[in-house]
Amino acid sequence: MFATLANRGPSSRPVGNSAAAPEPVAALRLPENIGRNVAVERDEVIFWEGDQATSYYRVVSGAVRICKLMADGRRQVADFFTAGDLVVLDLAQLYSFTAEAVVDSVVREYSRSSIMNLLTSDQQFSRQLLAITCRRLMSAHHQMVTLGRKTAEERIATFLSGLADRKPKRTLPIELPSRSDIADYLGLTVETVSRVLAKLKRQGVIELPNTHSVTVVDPDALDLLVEGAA
Amino acid sequence: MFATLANRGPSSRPVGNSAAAPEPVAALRLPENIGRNVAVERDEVIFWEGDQATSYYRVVSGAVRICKLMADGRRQVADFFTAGDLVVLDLAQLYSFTAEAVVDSVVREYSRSSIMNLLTSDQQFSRQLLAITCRRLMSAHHQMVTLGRKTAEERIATFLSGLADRKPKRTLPIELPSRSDIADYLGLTVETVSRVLAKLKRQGVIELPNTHSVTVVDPDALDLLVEGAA
DNA sequence: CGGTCAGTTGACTCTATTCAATAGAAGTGG
DNA sequence: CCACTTCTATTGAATAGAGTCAACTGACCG
Repeated sequence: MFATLANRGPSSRPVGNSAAAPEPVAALRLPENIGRNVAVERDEVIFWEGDQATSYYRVVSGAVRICKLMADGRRQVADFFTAGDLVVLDLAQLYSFTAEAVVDSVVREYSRSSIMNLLTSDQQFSRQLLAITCRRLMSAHHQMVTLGRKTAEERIATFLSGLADRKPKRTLPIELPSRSDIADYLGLTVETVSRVLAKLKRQGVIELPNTHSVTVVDPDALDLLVEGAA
Repeated sequence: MFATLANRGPSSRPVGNSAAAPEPVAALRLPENIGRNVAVERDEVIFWEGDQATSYYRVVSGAVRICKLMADGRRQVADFFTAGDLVVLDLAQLYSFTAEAVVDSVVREYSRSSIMNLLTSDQQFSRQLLAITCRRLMSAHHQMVTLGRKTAEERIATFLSGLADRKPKRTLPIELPSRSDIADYLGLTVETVSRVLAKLKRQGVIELPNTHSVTVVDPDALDLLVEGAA
């Protein structure tokens, strides 16, 4: 009646780490003639969870965080977006999260309808958007491991390692968001973030030239901590 | 130089809960003539994280979980799929997670190329897949709040409440996966899951006719626990 | 009926949180 | 440019919530 799964052996099965296959996604192409640039200040809300999703946004410069709030104020930062990223993760009628500027930023605002039109008229765009959304979903799954199964030290190491990967060289200085953004992204408190960073510094894994930047002194040591080298 | 954000007041700003806007997504339509059915036993692996992504699967009957493993065996269940769901969350060359049957199930296997062909030839399919992927991403963000910011009791309540929502009536009996699947989905241990379920039972919120089913006796009480009514 | 596996319960431990005090940055205005 | 305020980050001590380890119970299966 039914076939059985061909036992093509799990040839490799590289458990762990694997932030994601490298495969870089081409930058999303959008027509130049639509949208308008909007300047937003640090911590300014771009849109609120639950509001009508009338516009979508692309980060031109700076950075944007998306977050969810609980009734009593607990906050979870779901993702960060930087220059080039399109904040369309959800095509529903209402925004499913709040978007805020991490630093003074410029975003390009597109009407919902212009994006929807592109989606039907431009195959290229539509495929790219799917690829990008899949990519975001993969990284969301990755983040679930961090939130659900990692210790504080492993979370911080994972976070720093991920930021370092975006640099051409892993030991280049990294810009950090505020301690509370880091904490709310990693499911920790600011105190714990502070303590773990201090510890990593003491161990000679990182340096903290100032509170908003890190340099990874020992990338190999950092990578060991990502999955726990207690 | 730049426009400012129109201060269309955050009219509502319904903080918290909001699993997701209701907006039901139409079931994904796929041609009948492609793919082949495959029977898989409970706990059988359908594909491994890291293997070449040669096929995609749709759940015909039963249930499938996708999970990620850490090197030392820690496991995070990222999502569950049930009848009708397509397990294509990621169009990369390699699977980014392991898929396993939760119970004896039937899945329909599609070659990667047949899905890719549909993606270019069938606008309808491609839009639907985007919508579904966005939906999954929304629920991933929702899960991040659970994993990053909720207590054990809140996690269990959130989980049960979500399952109850899928039923036509919230007090209908619910099928549960194993304690360890629940634990690995919620970032807890089996012991904690067991203890919290026992507590909810003692409080008269739920009943446990047997280990693999729950009935929600008091849905309102359960909903209060979702965001913490300590 | 015995054996295995899943789930439950208890006692203890430990990690991260909480609360509190201090130190340091950054911004404001004279 | 410096005093003053405010906000952010750090550090310490005590606490609590979930984890660990271990023993026990009950289902299921040959």
